[in-house]
Amino acid sequence: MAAKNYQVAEILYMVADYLDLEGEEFKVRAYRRAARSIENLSQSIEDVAKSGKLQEIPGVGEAIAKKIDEFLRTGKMEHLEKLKRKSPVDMESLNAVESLGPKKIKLLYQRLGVRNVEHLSKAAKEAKIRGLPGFGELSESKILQSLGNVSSNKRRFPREEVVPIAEMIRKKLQSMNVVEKVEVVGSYRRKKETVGDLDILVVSSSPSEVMDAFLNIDGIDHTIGEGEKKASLVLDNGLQVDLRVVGAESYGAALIYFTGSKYHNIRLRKIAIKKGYKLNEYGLFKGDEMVAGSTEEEVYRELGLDYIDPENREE
DNA sequence: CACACGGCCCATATAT
DNA sequence: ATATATGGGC
DNA sequence: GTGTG
Repeated sequence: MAAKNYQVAEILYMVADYLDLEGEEFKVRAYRRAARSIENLSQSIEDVAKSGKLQEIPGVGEAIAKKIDEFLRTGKMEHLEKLKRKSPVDMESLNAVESLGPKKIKLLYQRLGVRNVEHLSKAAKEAKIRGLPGFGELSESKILQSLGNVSSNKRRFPREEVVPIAEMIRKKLQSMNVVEKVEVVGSYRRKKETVGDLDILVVSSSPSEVMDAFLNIDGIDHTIGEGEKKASLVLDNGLQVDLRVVGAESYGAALIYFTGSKYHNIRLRKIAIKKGYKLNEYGLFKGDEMVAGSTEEEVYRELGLDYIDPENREE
């Protein structure tokens, strides 16, 4: 696999992050879309560039093609350098802090001059963050807590590495008598070589008990959030695990939704709209009436499609 | 050229 | 108590 | 910034 593809994607993601900081909206999506395409590219980006076919990659047009060329030739992208100069904020590490996104990073920079995690930590310890619009005491302590988690290096995990973990969680939840079904969804179910996190879908009439059990599995480093139907935590090895509880009538729709991919979902939704339906994680609806939802097969059939295996739902 | 650009949901915290 | 903003997910 | 109409 071409190592450069990953680098190019990374750098495009970075450009997107900086544009995000500037309040751009559509350029951000454009850059991320191009980055994604390149990640999923089966050929080496260098070969594509050599044959002058960069613009045939979905989401890559004249401007991005030029920038990719520049990066492949010189190892740099002036556009990114310029963005960095203009707004010297360490997006990469700040973005990795839980609960911080472009909007809040921007605010922290403008009001407190926060450029990196060191500044952030200092500001938090000096209690300068509470009181800023959108921040309170709780936000401040959450930031400090997140900074303390060295394990918050975001990386993707090889599938083999997470299989035993996924199985452990699946078994544990499945053994509960209030649990009807458990499935590990997301890119894990699509059998991708690496996964960014684990997504677990559970059918149960007693969500709170499931939440309880989930928040007490072995090897938890810290929890990110918990609600009635949804919880997220991070394991000791840094792997994030999300749990979602749904009712049996929505199981199929939720499976589809949480298995993804994102682009597959968009495609399905468009088909649904064209047929006068609305598709979401709860079911397929005609007006207020649910016409399908408890099984995946049912939803695909109602949309006029053959069943598609999870591995083939990339787009 | 002008225009749209996935669409819907949950969780959390703050603001009213 | 409810609305709004933001982050996050697919 | 890119892709469509």
